[in-house]
Amino acid sequence: MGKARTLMSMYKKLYAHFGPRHWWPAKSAFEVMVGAILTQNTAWSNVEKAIANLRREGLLSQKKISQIKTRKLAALIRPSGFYNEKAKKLKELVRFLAGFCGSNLRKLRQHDTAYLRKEFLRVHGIGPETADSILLYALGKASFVVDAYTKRICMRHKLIPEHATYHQIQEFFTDNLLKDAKIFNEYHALIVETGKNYCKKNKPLCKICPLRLVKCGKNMVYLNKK
DNA sequence: TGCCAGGCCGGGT
DNA sequence: ACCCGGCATGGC
Repeated sequence: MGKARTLMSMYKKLYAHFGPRHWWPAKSAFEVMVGAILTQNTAWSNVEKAIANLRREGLLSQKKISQIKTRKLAALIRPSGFYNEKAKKLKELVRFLAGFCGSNLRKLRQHDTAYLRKEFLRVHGIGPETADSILLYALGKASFVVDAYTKRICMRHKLIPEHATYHQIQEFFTDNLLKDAKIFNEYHALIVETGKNYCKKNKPLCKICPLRLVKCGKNMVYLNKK
């Protein structure tokens, strides 16, 4: 089967199983950006606690984040882990937004996707996945998000080479799917749902995965095994 | 009780 | 261009 058909087949099976995910779980574009940074190598349940703290204190805005002391910010986002690093990253994010678009996200949205991505990548704390998450889920741009689940699921199903880079995996999807933000949005959300339930690190749960995405036989690949 | 979670950075080859 | 240690909490 061609790669495009494989990817659409996967998508349809996942969608049929899980239904629409309604991503990203946030109440504003800025909250998406905050969540994208806080969830770096961190369980979302921990991010929720951190965001709840910020909301409770009325600090979930660009202006408030820019005004608050890094020290205090770190204390509030403590549950999300790496809190000292992430506090700096949130500060860098709002500093970038202020300088780049006067903190106006509607204006930010008007720029070309590739240009925006390059600019976001210059910000300390924003790497490929975070940049794509922001582009897709905060700004509605058709930028496919590749995360650990995406890589693991694709590798276990032998859809990509073992040492595929972020860029290669992203290309695999974008070259074989309609370049549509709605599809990219739903697809990544479905992959995360699949990963959380059936494709965890060092756990060969694939065989009990009810989705039967593609053949997943005896040659199980374990990722990131130390 | 150790392993894992929706990465990224900086310094080293 | 890779490779690796560091960053840290909370759930199972």
